[in-house]
Amino acid sequence: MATGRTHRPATRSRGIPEATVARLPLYLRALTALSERSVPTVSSEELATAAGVNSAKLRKDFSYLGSYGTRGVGYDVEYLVYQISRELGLTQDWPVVIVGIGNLGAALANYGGFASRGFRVAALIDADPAMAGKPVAGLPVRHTDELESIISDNGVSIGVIATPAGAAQQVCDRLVAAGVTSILNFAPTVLVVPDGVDVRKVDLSIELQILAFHEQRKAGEETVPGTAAAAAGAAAGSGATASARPRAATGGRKGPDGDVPAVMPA
Amino acid sequence: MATGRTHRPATRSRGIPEATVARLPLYLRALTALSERSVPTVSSEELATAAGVNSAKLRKDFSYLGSYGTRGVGYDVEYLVYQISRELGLTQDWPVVIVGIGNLGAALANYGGFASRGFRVAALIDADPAMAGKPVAGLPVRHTDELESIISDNGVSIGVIATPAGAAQQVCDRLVAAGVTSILNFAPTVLVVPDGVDVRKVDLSIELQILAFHEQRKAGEETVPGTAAAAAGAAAGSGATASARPRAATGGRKGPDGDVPAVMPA
DNA sequence: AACTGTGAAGAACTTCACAGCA
DNA sequence: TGCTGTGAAGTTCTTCACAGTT
Repeated sequence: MATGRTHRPATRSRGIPEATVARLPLYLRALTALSERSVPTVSSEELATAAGVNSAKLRKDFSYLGSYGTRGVGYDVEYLVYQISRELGLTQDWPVVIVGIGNLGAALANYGGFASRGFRVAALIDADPAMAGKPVAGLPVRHTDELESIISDNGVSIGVIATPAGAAQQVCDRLVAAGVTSILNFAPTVLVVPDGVDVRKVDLSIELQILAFHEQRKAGEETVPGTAAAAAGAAAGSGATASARPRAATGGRKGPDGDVPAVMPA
Repeated sequence: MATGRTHRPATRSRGIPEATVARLPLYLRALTALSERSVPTVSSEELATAAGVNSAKLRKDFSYLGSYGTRGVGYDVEYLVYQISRELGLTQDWPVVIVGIGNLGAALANYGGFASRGFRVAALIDADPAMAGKPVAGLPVRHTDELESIISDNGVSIGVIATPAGAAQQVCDRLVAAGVTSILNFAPTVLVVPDGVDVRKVDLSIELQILAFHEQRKAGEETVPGTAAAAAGAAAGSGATASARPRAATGGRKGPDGDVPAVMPA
């Protein structure tokens, strides 16, 4: 029986596309904002704009969850917040440990979004004995020696790695051996994990490099803004640089099955 | 004219797929490690393993850059490092400003990977007058009032936003007006920018929520590890939990055109 | 009349499998 | 012989466009 809950509603269930799953948190955030403003319903168009996607995509995404809207009207904000939260598993509280309490680890520990969104920082762990006991974000830092007991005592299944690259794989191995099955990796390394363990990574330098790639392209195509501009037929309108028709922040993308390490000093 | 360089090699050039661009930094990192160990050549298989992707994908990716390998042998490490660096625009030095010097901003400022990878922190900017002049990572924090002059004086085209969500859009607008055309956003907000400006975002809570989604699925399918396990026919092997055949850290994925806000307290 | 839900078309990405070259 | 480079097939994701519902 496990932790009860979620015995699929019979209709709909299997396989929500990964791309859709990755957008659900965005919708949830936009919906939460609407909810706080006591907005009762939204159309796919409005919500899509707030989330920065297009409405067809949003409707398609929601169609994988079920038929939660009302034709001619839109979606009930509160109801959708609940359904998406449930789908994401946020109706329960996930204890999380953060390993590596340097600048970044401390920043993550202080991140206010945890509690409000279904996560709870169960412990902060660092290998430096000098850190032990020191309070960070209201929690005493615990030493790495205690890692295994902390994981099992708190039933932690999600771990965040914010250590230097060199320590990441070792920390990862210990987390996994202790029972963690989901890891968010901020260290700039490819982690090797057993089947059944999920890893996601966040990597500053990779993101910057992707931006640099596009930045270089821009420079190559426009030369100096004002000089021989608009060479290759790329930009649709006129001036491409500053202020012009605003557009929902699209940003680049990230390949599926993607692999991206993370922030953190070497 | 312009900044010289990159006048496409005639052959190959237009349109490297986004998914490929997103992986180039991974390859580059793996190659750099090999280079430091003075390894002269690698096969697609070896490099792919190091980068955590499969070799067919890697070869296809490289094929968009040109034919830089030698059949029967592999790729010359140094040569590939150069080619990828050039493609990513890392043979030049990009000045970057970081706005919002809280815990996260400081962590980013201290990130060692900057200098080594084609980026240089030109300035740290914060709205708090009390921070002004305080040294962080060896640089004095400058006040937001100076934002515009800092951007133009240093020819900055890439900005990093690490402010609270509430300030992000405003900071973004100022950066863009001052000439920044690429933004890395760590604030949990969808930024609206003019055409021609790229935005990428990094968001802790979104990553955690995606992990929670999969974690929930695991719980639902395996119940308690050891009890009525392997219900729905998902896992191929046997036990899915801890230690078992290691696999290159795949991690989840991220939708193209994706939109993901970022870390930072509310 | 307004807006959702979705089949179908299209685009992007991945994987296969093998021809071709060193 | 060994490994790259790449057409072609397969898969996933996105967008279109409209039937269906309130």
